[in-house]
Amino acid sequence: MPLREAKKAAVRQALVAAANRRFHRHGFEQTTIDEICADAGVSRRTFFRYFENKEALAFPHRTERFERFLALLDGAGHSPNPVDGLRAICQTFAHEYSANREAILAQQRLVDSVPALAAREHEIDCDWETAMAATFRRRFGRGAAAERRARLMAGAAIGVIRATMRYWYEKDGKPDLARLGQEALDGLEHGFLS
Amino acid sequence: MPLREAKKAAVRQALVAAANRRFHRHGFEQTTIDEICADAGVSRRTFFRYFENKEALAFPHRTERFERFLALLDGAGHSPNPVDGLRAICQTFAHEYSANREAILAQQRLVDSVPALAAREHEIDCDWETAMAATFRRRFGRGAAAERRARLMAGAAIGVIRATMRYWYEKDGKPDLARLGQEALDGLEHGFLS
DNA sequence: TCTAAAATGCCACTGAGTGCCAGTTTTGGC
DNA sequence: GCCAAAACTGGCACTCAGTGGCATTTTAGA
Repeated sequence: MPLREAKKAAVRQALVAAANRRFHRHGFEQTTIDEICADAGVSRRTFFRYFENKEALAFPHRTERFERFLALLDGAGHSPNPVDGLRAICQTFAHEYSANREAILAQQRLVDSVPALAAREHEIDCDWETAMAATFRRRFGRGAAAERRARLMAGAAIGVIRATMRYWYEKDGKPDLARLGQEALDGLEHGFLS
Repeated sequence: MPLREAKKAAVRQALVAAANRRFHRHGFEQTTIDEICADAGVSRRTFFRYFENKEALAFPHRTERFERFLALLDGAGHSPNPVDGLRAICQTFAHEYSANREAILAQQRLVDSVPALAAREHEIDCDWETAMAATFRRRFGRGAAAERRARLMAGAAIGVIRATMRYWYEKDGKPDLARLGQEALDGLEHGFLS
């Protein structure tokens, strides 16, 4: 890795680490960007060249996870039933989340306690929903009806995923996330009343 | 109406009106709270006694609509199939939205152009989802499985409703919103693939 | 009419986020 | 190794959202 790139990665990492320490110790709003900068040995002005805003610090894996999701979506394109693809992706992420349970729960407690962070999380959900809709559309073919069906399904999918995650968080990550995910997708596939 | 109450309503109305003018003319971020206050003839400090923040100005009907939704949810509690209740509620709101098409579209264009407003809209969706989940839970009975089913269904419901609204907005409010809503609920009831 | 409560205005303050520019560090060609 | 261009950084001054405190005005009700 070229020197310049390595330094940038180090600064980024230092900022995230400093932020996490302070966020978890004193809370998000109580932590000031100036303090984080001081800890990381960087100027305020520089901070805003690494992160759009304070909230972005709480989702350091945002783009990385999303790109992985895109790749999985792309790769899962063989079955005619798009839910099959989702089931596989669901397994993958369920394992990752279960493996990093403590870290994920801590992050989520933070997010849930700060409306501004919940808002950012929703932005992420929107990205995922849009990506799913695009994939489904490719399966469903042309036409306004197919387009609408793809979007409805993506909306419902992100809805049940969110609900499932919330449930899992609430139960302190004890339930089997992979199983919860499969049940959620059952509802998506066959409806919640039939 | 007592004088004090009437004055408060007038101030509130003046603030919303001034804000709407400026928001639509110059945009949300370009409009300063000071300007809105000046237009409405009120001090900055007073503004914050009427609205939590600048964003709240963009959703003046938030609590009123939500309370109406709660009442409808409560009233639609006879059929064993909770989707039937949703269908009725959907009709009601579809008619209201179609009747105020222009105003609603203008408001939505504003919301869509400002991330901070999209975030507030999501807060509203969360309120609605929670309310639906509570209603469904009453239908589905006790037990962790019923609880989970209620939440999944509420998540999916808000997901398809959001997707439907986005579609309708995108088509400039031309499609028959009531029909779109029924189709969305069909998917919710019977699944998107069976 | 008089008083307690409610509503308002004003001031000073913190903290997020931005524009600008000058100084430093890294890179790539020689 | 040297040098110029490009990238990165720091510091400063600024705008604006949002808050706390307190003095002043307005309303409600006896």
